[in-house]
Amino acid sequence: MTDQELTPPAAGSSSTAETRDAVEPDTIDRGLLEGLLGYHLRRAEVFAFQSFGSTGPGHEGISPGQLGVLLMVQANPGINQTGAGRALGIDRSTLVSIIDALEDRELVERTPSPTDRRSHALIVTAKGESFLKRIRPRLDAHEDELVRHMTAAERATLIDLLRRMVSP
Amino acid sequence: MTDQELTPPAAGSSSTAETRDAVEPDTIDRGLLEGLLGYHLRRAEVFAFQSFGSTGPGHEGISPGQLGVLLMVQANPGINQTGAGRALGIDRSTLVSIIDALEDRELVERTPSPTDRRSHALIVTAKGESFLKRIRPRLDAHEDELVRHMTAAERATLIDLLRRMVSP
DNA sequence: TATTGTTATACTCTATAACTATA
DNA sequence: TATAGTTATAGAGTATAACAATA
Repeated sequence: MTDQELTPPAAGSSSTAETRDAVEPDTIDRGLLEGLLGYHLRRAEVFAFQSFGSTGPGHEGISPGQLGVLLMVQANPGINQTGAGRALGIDRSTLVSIIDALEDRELVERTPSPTDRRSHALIVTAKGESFLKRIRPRLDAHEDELVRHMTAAERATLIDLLRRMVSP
Repeated sequence: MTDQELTPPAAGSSSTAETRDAVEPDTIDRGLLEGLLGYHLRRAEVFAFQSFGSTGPGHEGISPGQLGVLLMVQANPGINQTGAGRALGIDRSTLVSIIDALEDRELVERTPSPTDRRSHALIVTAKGESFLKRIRPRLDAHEDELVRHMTAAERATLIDLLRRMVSP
């Protein structure tokens, strides 16, 4: 299976290629990279990140990580920081500055937990809710841009495969 | 299309949920996130990055970005920095420190271009070639880990969809 | 004028280790 | 003892703007 997976496609490997004076864009050989899932994943992520900043919600001064936390808190009002981090797959230390930024903009609030004085119950403020409503068109446009070359079925397949990659 | 794409799946939206004292892992609702391609893409990328460091070539002290450049130069001996950056989709300024690191380890060498004194002709050294041979099993293991829940056909589909996302 | 490589700077993202307060 | 939040630190990724040397 391994061998099959890592065999580069059509392009033709040039492991025996000689040094050229110049390599024109059209004659670029991606070699092993072309067959590496990790490589394509990274490129897609970079593309999505840039789309988020131009077409997407980044226009409103929010980062992907901040939006993720905001949506997570919206769906789970009263969740604490450790819980949100676990659900998002990120360390609780990473969340601190994200929530700091969201709280500075008054989109999220740290309220005292009624049951555990160590933790904060996170909630989306009214301002946060209207912010989410306002950026929704940009979020939609961003998602549309990512799938501009795919059918709805292909988009669903892609999400399914990505989810399986992460699942235990 | 937009509406369809962003409709969250089964789980059931809790936009009307009331604040809870605690939110247990099992009762987490990912809300809108569950249907966002950008979200799943980011999680998959984080997973792949961590797999690269544990199972994968990261064990040999190389980063994903460095390996990408190394493989690109291997496939295109004599390519210059701007060309490599363009092929990899990253800015030429970003490449400088990556190539610095590879050159420090003597895996890649900046040789003078015979045709343009502004540019460097990049080549993989003998040490670089043997390094690539040596890490190959780890690279294979890493790729295998990413697709551990997929068939070979699904893996090919995933790569195809990711490539289409990035393509113009 | 335009391009190559470089530097400085800045902004994402992520984590680990150690600390305080509380359970 | 263990957990929640925080801080300090570090390292991965990315880009833009400006400069010197060269085309």
